[in-house]
Amino acid sequence: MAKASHSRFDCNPGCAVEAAINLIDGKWKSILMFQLLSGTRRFNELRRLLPNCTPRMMTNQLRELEQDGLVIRTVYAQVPPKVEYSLSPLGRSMEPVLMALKHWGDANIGRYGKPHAVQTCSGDSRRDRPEDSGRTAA
Amino acid sequence: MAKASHSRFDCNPGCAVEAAINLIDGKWKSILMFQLLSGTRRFNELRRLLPNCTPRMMTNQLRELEQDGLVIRTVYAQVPPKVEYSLSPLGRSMEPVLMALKHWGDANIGRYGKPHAVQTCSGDSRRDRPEDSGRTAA
DNA sequence: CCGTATCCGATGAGATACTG
DNA sequence: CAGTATCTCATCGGATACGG
Repeated sequence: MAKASHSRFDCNPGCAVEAAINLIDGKWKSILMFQLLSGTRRFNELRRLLPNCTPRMMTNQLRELEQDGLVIRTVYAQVPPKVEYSLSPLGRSMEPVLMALKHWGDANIGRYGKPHAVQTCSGDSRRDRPEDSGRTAA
Repeated sequence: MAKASHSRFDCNPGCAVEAAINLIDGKWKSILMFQLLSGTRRFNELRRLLPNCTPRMMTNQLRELEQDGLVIRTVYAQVPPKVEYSLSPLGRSMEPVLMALKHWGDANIGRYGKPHAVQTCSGDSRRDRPEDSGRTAA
């Protein structure tokens, strides 16, 4: 029974919404997942993609996503270390949500202003990272 | 594979996602908006719909949504007071996002367990509420 | 390269009581 | 009915430094 009913819910109608949003609630989770939609990423790749996210938060958010079964962490026991993050099937099933968010943002950014707390861009003008270490693709 | 194969973005691909999620980020915002999808609600109606949300938080979240232009607050200068909340057109444009969340939740609740922090239902068993507010018409 | 540990300030969010 | 006020604790999240 995929859908209980369009009018009937086990508890509150907002229940499912809450459960879903709780998973991507967190300062970086949705962005992380969005980035992972396009493929597997390494830790430092993600860091470059989200310049404002400290390693601590990066690890934190990634681990929670992993615990929630949305992200898969693959560790290669090698030197130098290599860790890859990718979306699990469950994580990928979030794609409609993520794309809906993306689509909404694309359609509305800059059109309505950002009244109270909407800062755009994961990497703002806080600090510029001219260059980071080269690519050590294994 | 290319990092940005979707189309072009102002800054980071996650930018739009971030902007969007920032608006519904907050413990109750998405649920509130979801409830408002089905129509205008009064303050205490919403309270009944989200039993776990204290009046303080309710006001807080509602006000932020209002400031962000997603929700419209209508005050009737009457006795007893009457205040109605409804979605603005902008708020309603969030419908795809909210429905995507809802749909995901419906499809996945109870199927994968809730590893670390997923509590379902706005009204959980945090505090025993012996008195179930049935249909107590005001 | 991929993280961890620690410190610490900012904010979130619950309880409770009061008001026009 | 529809909120406010205050107090407090918990958590989030940033900075920085270090480790395998």
